[in-house]
Amino acid sequence: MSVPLYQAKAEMFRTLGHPVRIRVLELLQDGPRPVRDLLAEIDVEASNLSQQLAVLRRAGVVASFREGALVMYALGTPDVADLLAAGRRILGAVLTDRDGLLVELRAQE
Amino acid sequence: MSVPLYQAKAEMFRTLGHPVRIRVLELLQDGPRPVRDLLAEIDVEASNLSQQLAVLRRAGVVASFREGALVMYALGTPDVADLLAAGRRILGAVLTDRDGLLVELRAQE
DNA sequence: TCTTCAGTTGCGAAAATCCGCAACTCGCTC
DNA sequence: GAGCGAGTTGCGGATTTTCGCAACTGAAGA
Repeated sequence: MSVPLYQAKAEMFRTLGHPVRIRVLELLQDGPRPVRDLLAEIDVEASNLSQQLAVLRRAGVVASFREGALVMYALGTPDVADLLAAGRRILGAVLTDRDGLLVELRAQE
Repeated sequence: MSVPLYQAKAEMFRTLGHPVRIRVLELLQDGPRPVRDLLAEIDVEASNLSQQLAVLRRAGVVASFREGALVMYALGTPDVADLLAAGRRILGAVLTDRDGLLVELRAQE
């Protein structure tokens, strides 16, 4: 058995386990966006964002392509949105109320 | 904003981002189990398993309780199963066929 | 009580992540 | 073709994870 299945799953989840990467995915839910935009909304160094995008790209979670002078990013598959939604649901179930995050969560759903 | 929401989400995903922890959760999908059983099926040192269980416990993903001489573990919420299922789906979408994992995946669904 | 079995915790070393700085590549425009 | 704006890559250093060993706690039996 090459690369056990449960290890592949673990890598998939670990790929999402970073604040910047989560934000990127949430932004991409609304459709493709140029790095430019992501950078404007996320407040992180350009090189840092680029590295996080590379992680997502290597995992196949997002895809990138050029459009004129800009580089665009998009979700690799719409299923990603489902995963994020499932994550939100668990968070709701898990933090009964650790310091008010619940409110924010509800507002976003 | 205390602990931004996207950071909480990232931590949630990172919690699942470990082969042993994934296996534990998959085993717990079928109902509560004693550490004893998990240890028998996972092939990892007892202390290591205990540490991974602690990670899941701290995140609220699983809960533990004693039953006689044994310590039992169970999913903190059934929603966890949904998350795992969503992960499986993405994996299917993402690895078009990186070395045959797809077959295993299909068999398990 | 003294053991023993079931798990957990502490600790330290090895490995992996994270992140800023600097250098580089690639289109585009002048 | 020189310069520029948009991103990426390389490189360390700091931080975080991971994991085995050894010591410890707690319940149940002898």
